[in-house]
Amino acid sequence: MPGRGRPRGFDRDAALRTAMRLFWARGYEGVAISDLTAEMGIGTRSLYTAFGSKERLFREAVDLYAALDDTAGYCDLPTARDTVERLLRARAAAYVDPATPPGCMIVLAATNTSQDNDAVRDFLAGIRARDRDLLTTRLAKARADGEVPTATDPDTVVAFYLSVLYGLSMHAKDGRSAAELDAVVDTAMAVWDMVVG
Amino acid sequence: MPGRGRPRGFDRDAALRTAMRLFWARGYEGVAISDLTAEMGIGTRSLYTAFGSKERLFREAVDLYAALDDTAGYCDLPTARDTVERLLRARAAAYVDPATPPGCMIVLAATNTSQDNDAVRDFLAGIRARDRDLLTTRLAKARADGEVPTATDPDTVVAFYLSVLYGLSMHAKDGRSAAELDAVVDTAMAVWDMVVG
DNA sequence: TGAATTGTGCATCGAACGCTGCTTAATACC
DNA sequence: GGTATTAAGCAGCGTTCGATGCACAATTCA
Repeated sequence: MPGRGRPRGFDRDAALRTAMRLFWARGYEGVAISDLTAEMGIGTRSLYTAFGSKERLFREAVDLYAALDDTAGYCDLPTARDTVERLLRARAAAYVDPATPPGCMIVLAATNTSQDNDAVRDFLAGIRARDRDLLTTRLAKARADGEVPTATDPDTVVAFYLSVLYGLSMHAKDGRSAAELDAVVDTAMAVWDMVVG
Repeated sequence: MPGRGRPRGFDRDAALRTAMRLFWARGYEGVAISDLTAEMGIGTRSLYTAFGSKERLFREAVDLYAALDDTAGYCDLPTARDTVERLLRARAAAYVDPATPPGCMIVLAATNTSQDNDAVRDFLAGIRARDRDLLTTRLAKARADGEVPTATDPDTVVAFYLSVLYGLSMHAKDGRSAAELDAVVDTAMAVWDMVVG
């Protein structure tokens, strides 16, 4: 249902997916407006009319990315172990999916920014912090449920598994294979009992 | 011993350390020449006379960084376990050292670059690959020595511990404490026997 | 002392950056 | 049909990017 004025001459969702792919591959500052318009096949003016600014487009692209594989969903699984294992396996598979850029956009797209773009860096850091909190809460619940020992420190367990997860992004970026990432996840999950114990 | 012409009016080593600190904190593209000259307290022309170009300055800064904590040194320790543990503990401590920027320069300083700077990205990736090879060779030696089972896959062990190490950089960048990073290393080392077995 | 050599300050280069004013085109509402 | 509203094309904004030409300063060597 188009609005009142002249209808948009391009597919906004497709353009947003293109932006997500570019930002995912090159990071926020690694992608220029000219790169975006070239890949989208639209003019500068259309991009700004549709998305407002580079930063707002990036935030929309990140929101789309985050919605592809929401962390909160994994927290509903019956055990914390399931949550962590499913999360790691799904993400590892996504990181090396040849249909999308390697690694995690939220981890990699704004690790090194100029001071002008600290807000963008903090935006991604905020998402990481939120996901971290979700997992910590899930681990605390597991402890309350008796799934893991009362001596378990949720913060440490989460920090350990997030380290592995973050590291997988770098491995993917460095071109490691799906088999290698799976082996890392296998290893990480094989030691679960010892980590939580 | 100065050369023939006019002597340099600033401390080249100090300027290089300043560049290292800036690139470490902000990444290659996150630091502008104007940032460098401002922090170094020199003019643009002096920077270019002394270092050639931004990329050559960056490479020198990375070489300096790498020399601070050389991976090869850890490989001479008596066991592969020592190698990995010392590496993780030393790096974790360095990543959260308040005297230097958080995280690892080689991991973080060029994760997202524009296409123009792929050479810089590949330069850091090459260092990561070299360190990875050193560790894999060390693990293979440990297997030959009987330190770890013959069934051990050096690639998998190295991939696992490098994942943890890479992840520590992101944790440091996100402001986690030394205690939290230490706890991750404690966990990672506590499961060594299971990982190699 | 004069020549050769090297570093510095100044001014600026061309290119790319993110972004926008203005005009025209295309639609919905009345 | 007339008007309001939104989108697209064109041209260009001011700024910053990395990098440099040139004149001058400061040193060594003959």
